Amino acid sequence: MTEHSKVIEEYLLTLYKLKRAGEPAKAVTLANRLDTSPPTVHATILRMQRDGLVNVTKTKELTLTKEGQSIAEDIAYRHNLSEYFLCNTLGIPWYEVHQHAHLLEHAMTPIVVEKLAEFLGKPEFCPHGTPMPGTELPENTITLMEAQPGTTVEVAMIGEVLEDSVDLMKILHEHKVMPGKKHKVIEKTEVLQRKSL
Amino acid sequence: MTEHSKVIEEYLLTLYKLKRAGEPAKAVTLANRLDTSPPTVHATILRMQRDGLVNVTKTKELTLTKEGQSIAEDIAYRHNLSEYFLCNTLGIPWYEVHQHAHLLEHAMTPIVVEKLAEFLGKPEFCPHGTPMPGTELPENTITLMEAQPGTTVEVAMIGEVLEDSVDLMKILHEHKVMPGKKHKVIEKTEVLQRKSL
DNA sequence: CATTGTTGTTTGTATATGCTAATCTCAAAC
DNA sequence: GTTTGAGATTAGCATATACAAACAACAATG
Repeated sequence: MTEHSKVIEEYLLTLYKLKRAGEPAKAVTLANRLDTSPPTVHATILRMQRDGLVNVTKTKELTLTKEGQSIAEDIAYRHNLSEYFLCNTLGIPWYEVHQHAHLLEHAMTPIVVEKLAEFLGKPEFCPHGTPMPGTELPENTITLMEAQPGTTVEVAMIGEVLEDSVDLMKILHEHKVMPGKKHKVIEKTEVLQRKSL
Repeated sequence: MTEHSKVIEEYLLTLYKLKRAGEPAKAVTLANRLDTSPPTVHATILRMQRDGLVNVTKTKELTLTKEGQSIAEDIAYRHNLSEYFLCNTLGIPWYEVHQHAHLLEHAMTPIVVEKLAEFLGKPEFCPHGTPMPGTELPENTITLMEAQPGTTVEVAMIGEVLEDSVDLMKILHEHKVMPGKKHKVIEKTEVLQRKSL
C-alpha cells in the first residue's frame, strides 16, 4: 500500500463512487467530475495503470484493481467519517460538510482514522446517508425515480453526485429533504438530465 | 491571501518556528529541517520571493513578509489546534500528535478551524506547551540551559525542534518531562550539539 | 454509406517539486 | 595571503500535474 498523491486519491474515490452509483466509469466522466481536461485524465490513468490501481477494458471502461478498490474504500471511509465529525461534533450544516471533508480525507493517518471512529462511536452512515464501505443501504431502498406518486417515502440517502452543489443541497435542506425525513410523492415530471452528470 | 501548496506552507511554518526559536533562518537550515537538497530549497525560495512571501537580506537571511508571517501564523494555529484535538479529544499520546497534525494542518478550511476552536474551548497552548500565535509564554519562563542546578522548575514547553523525534519525545514522556510537571535540576553536563539542528 | 459527434490519444507546452554534480562566493583559519 | 570549507547557485535532468490544439477511432444518425 504505497503512498498516493491527493490527485490519485481523488481519481480512485471518483471511480469508486461512479461504480457504486452504477454509472459508466470512462475517462470523459472522470474529466467532467474532476473538472480536468481529457489529456490530463489520460496521462493520469496511464500512471494509475502502471501502478496497478486500475485496468482499462477493451471498451475503455475503467475498473479498479483489488488494490485500487481497497484504497478507494479507505478514502471513502475517511471522507464519510470526516463528514460525520464535522456535522455531529462541530455542528457544521450537513449540506456544507462535503467540501471540508474533501480536504481532510487526504490528511488522516490510520491512527487518526481509528481514534476518530472510536470517538464518534463507529458510525455507519455519513450525514447524507451514504453508508460507509462495508455497510449497505436497507434492502427495500429505492431511487426517487422508482417511487410511485401518492406513496410516502423516507429519505435514506442523498446521492453523492449532488454533494458538489452546495446551493442545491441547501434547497433540499430548506425543504427538509434529508436523511430520515418522510415525504409524500405528489407527481413525477420529466426533467432534462444535465449533460454528463 | 492566495492558496498555497503544502510545500510552501511547510516552508513558511518552518521559517516561522526558526524565527520564534531565535535560530538563523538560512537556506541551509531549511534544507536540513525539511530534509531536501539545497538546490530545491533555492528554487522554492525564489518562487516564494516572487510571490511576496519572503525577503532575502544581503547576508542571505530569510525574513517573512507581512503576508508570509500572517499565513505562517495561520498554519501554526491550525497545527497547534490539531495537536490539541488529537491529544485531548481523541486521546492520542501527546508525544505522537505532532506527526498527525503535520498532515491535518494543511487540510483545514477557515470554517473548520473556527468550529474546531470553539469546540475545544479556544485553547491557548498545544499539548507540548507551545503557545498559539498571539499568545505568549509566562514572563518568567527560561530555557533549561539557564536553569541553576538545585532549583526546581516547572516544564512550560517542549521545544518545537524536538517534536520531530518521536523516540526522544517518548523518553521525555517516560521521565514525566512534560508541560505542567515539576522537576529538580540536579546538574548540568556538556552535551554535543547535533549538527545543524 | 456518408456524415456527425463523442471519446480517446498525441503533440507540444507549462509549472512545481525534486535530485546530483559542478561551480561560485566569501569568510575563517592557517 | 593562500587555503579551506560552508553555503549559495547553476546546469542538467526527472516526474507529476495541468492545459490547448490537432487528430484518430468509432458509434450514431440521417
